[in-house]
Amino acid sequence: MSKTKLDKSYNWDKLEDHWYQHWLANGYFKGDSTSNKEPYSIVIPPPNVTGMLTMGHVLNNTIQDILIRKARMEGKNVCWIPGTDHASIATETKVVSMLESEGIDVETLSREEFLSHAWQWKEKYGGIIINQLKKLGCSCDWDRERFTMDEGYTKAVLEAFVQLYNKGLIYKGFRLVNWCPVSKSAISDEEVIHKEKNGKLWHLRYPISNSNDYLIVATTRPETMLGDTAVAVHPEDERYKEWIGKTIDLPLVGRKIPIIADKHVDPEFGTGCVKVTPAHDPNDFLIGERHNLEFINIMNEDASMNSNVPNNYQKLSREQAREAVINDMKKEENLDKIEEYSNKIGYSERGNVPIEHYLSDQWFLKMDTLAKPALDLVNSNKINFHPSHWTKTYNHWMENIKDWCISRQLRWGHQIPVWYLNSDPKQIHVSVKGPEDPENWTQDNDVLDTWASSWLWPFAVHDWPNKDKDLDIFYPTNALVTGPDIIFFWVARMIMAGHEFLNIIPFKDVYFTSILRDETGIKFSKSLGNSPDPFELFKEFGTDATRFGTMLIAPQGLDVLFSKDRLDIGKNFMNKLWNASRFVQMNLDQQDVEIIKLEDLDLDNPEKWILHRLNETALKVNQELEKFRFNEAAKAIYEFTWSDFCDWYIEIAKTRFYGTDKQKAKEAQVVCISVIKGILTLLHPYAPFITEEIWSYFKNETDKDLIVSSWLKGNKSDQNFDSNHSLDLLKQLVTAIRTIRSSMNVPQDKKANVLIRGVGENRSRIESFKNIIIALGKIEKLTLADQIEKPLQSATAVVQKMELFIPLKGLIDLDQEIERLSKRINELSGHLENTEKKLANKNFIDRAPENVVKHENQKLKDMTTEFNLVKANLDMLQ
RNA sequence: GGGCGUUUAACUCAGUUGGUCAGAGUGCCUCCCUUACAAGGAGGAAGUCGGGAGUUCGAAUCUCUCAACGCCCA
Repeated sequence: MSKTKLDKSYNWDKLEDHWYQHWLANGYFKGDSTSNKEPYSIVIPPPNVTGMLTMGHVLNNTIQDILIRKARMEGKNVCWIPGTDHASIATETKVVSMLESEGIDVETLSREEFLSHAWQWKEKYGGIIINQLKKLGCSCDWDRERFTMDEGYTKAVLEAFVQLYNKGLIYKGFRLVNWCPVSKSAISDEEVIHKEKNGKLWHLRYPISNSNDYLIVATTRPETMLGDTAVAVHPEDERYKEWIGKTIDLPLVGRKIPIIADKHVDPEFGTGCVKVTPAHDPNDFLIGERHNLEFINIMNEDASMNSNVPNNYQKLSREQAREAVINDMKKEENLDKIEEYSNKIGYSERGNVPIEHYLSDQWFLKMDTLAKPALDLVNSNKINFHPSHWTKTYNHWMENIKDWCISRQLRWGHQIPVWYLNSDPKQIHVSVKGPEDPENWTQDNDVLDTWASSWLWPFAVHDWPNKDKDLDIFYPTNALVTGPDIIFFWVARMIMAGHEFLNIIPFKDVYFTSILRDETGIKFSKSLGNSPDPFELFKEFGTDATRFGTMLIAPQGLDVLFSKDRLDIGKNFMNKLWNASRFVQMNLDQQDVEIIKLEDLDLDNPEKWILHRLNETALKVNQELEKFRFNEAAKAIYEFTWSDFCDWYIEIAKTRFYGTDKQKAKEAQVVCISVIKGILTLLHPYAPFITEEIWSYFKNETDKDLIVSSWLKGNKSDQNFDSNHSLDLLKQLVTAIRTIRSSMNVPQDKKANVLIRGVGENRSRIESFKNIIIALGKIEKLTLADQIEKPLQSATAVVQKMELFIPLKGLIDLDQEIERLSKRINELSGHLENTEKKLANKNFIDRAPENVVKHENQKLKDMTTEFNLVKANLDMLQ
């Protein structure tokens, strides 16, 4: 034993940093690119470089650390590659507002000046989340930390662009895109969040040229009428047939616009007439193309009205323009009516304002050819999703995939590697290095979508496109752990990238974590401020308790309803483990326990049993972790430690420690040490700090640190069910005695006599643990007999067809006893009735498997015996 | 509108190929500060497994249907 005594309670504050530094100093986290051992690798989902640790990160990264630490203990060549991404829009938004608050006009800055501010920002805030992950205990290989805008990574991103361009998969197009007026950039479909909003449906009168008639169009966006270039009706709509081919005098604008027929118009919606604004609505865009309409862009980049609208609306924001248009239409008596209307509006994920559909020049990536093989990889189980039902969501998206708009009108990011010849901009140059005569070229202003860099993450963290040893050993990775909310953004695209660039899957398993919500089911979010600060939790409960508790309460495939109170279970468990260890350690004979080997001992049933249960627990933990069922594995460790080890075995061990048989005392000590080491081993991936600390008190001189000690696999052929039956009997007897004592209010310090009648073949078994029953049941004298008179005034119970009598002269409460026995009688008769009914059914006898019938027969027999015994005792009372 | 998921004790959840008297933690009730732990120990109460129908000898589990809630996509 390397240290003397455990403190009275576990003080995590002091110990967590100590152990983390110790592990770092010993280089335990490092992957080895020269090793021949089986590799096990994970790439971290890179958090935003300027982000802060949230409970979502805690959940996600604890899971990865569990996988990694287990693999390390299994002796694999482990490498968990950490890093951050540059989060183009989020970071640029923050930098812009920082600069504006300093009074700097961002528009006046050159690209280089702006980027220099951005890098300063990154240097200042970029390390925070990495340090926070270290506090959480993540055993990442920090030497391999990557940032998506590092030089090497940037090369990989540009290389990918060039390869795809050369294959004809990337093209530039003047198209309607999702436009965020806050960041003044295009965004992808996935960055648009649809929200149900209560709005209005305005019915506008559009006068028909040279006539007193008018058509009524219904719209949710009246201000866009300034860009209308047609009115459309369904060709078969009898109400409007006569007007097709005529024109409208567009109010407020004065433009003559045609009335056209298009079968995509829904005659049921509104009035059946729709205004057509091809430059601002995706459906109208298509109508515009089909009918060769004019595309009038009426907005500036910030969604204010531009010079294509009448003077009095120019420069108005879209909200102001709406108000003005409504007022003016009303004045002209062209506002027919207003209806309440609820519809879904697309919001920019980052800007948190409604997006615009905006015509602009953008770069797109063709997706259909990339999607096809990625779809097959998942559906042929080369890549497995856990829980598997996410496959359906994945399939649905992949089967309906649209081209990906990858350009962003931002500066923080990877500038698109395309150059335009100054003298003839139609000539372009596409390469990683750029043209050889850069003075004659101008580079594209846009940067790439951040996801167009992070989709390369599993291999671009290495030296790709160079094929180095790291790539060879640590790619593909073994597992990916991430939230289901980025299944499209990231997971699907990584699969496509892995296949496209390396023709190898990026990972074998994808584990989708729970989404964290508060007690009332509301999703944790920064804007609501309902997410607890992980560091306060670490402080209050300890990091281990936070990790373990979180894993315990997170169900698989469902959201977690998280609350601080639910972490008590983790904290209490750590306390229990600590104290159990402390107790065992207090009772060790320092000198010779270490020398005794478990294998050399001829153990009694309780010792055999606890070792059997440890083995069973190890098997269960392995089996559950294999299936990514982290909560079930945690539960198995919890139950074994608390119920089997602390509640039963340690109590039994006390009879050994304080008994007269020195040999048995030593055996119990050896067994306790062995069990505790087993628990620490299984628990280490969940709770690394406390387990390493306790380990340091119990380890031999030859033992390594726990983090690199051997994992416990469990052994299927090494089970001892006989000891299990034996302990079942022991536990049932003790519990029966305790129940009687409790229901009769027998004081703690009052020892009782117990008689067991009808012991029969159980005699030797009971004899073997008689002293344990006496201790645990607080018994004065235990008598075993086959035939004996029931003592007067005694309480009774039936255990495995034996009758227990506890004489309680003066203490016995007859009503209490009658109630207790009657309750059991009722239970038994209910079950007996069911069983009899089953066995009376000829079909059951004929068709149910033999063992099931046999079991029911046995059940009937046993329950009948118990029923008769309980009944006889009850009858004597009444 | 399409898809996915959930519904088991007061609460949060397990329940694996249909077959033990349906489990755990928290909370609740009773007793106990017993020398590891009151962040603890012992005992107890608490469930027509969302409703209905079907398949089956047998359904919490499989099928259909209805309902409620949540999420994703359009």
